[in-house]
Amino acid sequence: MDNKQCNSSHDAEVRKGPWTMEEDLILINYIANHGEGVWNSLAKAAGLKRTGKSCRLRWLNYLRPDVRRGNITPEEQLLIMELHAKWGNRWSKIAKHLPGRTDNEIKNYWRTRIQKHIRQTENSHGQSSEMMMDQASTSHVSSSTADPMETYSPPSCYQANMDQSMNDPSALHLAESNDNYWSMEDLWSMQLLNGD
DNA sequence: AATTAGAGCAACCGCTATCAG
DNA sequence: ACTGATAGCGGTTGCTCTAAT
Repeated sequence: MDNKQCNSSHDAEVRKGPWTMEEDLILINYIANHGEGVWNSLAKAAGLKRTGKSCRLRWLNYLRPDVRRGNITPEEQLLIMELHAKWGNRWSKIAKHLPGRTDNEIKNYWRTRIQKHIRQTENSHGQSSEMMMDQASTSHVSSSTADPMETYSPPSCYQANMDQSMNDPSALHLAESNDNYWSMEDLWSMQLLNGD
């Protein structure tokens, strides 16, 4: 098959790394016909040389028909901030309140965008918001003492940015770099065409 | 035009919780 | 009650793309 798995004899059967379009189609087709099940046996039954874990992750984070990607709205951002202040890094819990969003996406979003904003604010203000960050991220939350939003409010520059983006969503440089993979519509239409 | 640095994101890893036998 | 298998979660890594120099 391909290069990256042909070395050791015993994991020769297990593929790792990015999923190919073919694999995606196989998984979509299989689940469309048989439904989700025990992931390990699903992987085998579908003929995928992937672990059940990998199949599950791929399905949940990318292939599910109801999954939404990119374009996190200002409302969603706010919600993420609020819930994160409340619950800390309980990504799956937070994701449950954002229909169509996955824990992985929210987690990545938080780490890349929001943490960056916080860090920038910290630098520009010379404040030790790192402590605040730590509290927010490790906090399950020290909510005992105060309202979480009190101890952790979005940095002002971030809020300004959000206000701005409320009026002009394009002001948010939200990644629309979805071009490097095939669209879900593509996959699902192909699935429907191929589906048996 | 080539190189480097940084950002963004998909996927893997390791751990814990839950369930079935 | 115990044990093994599986699912789920959060953290981390590594690849790719883009912007800056």
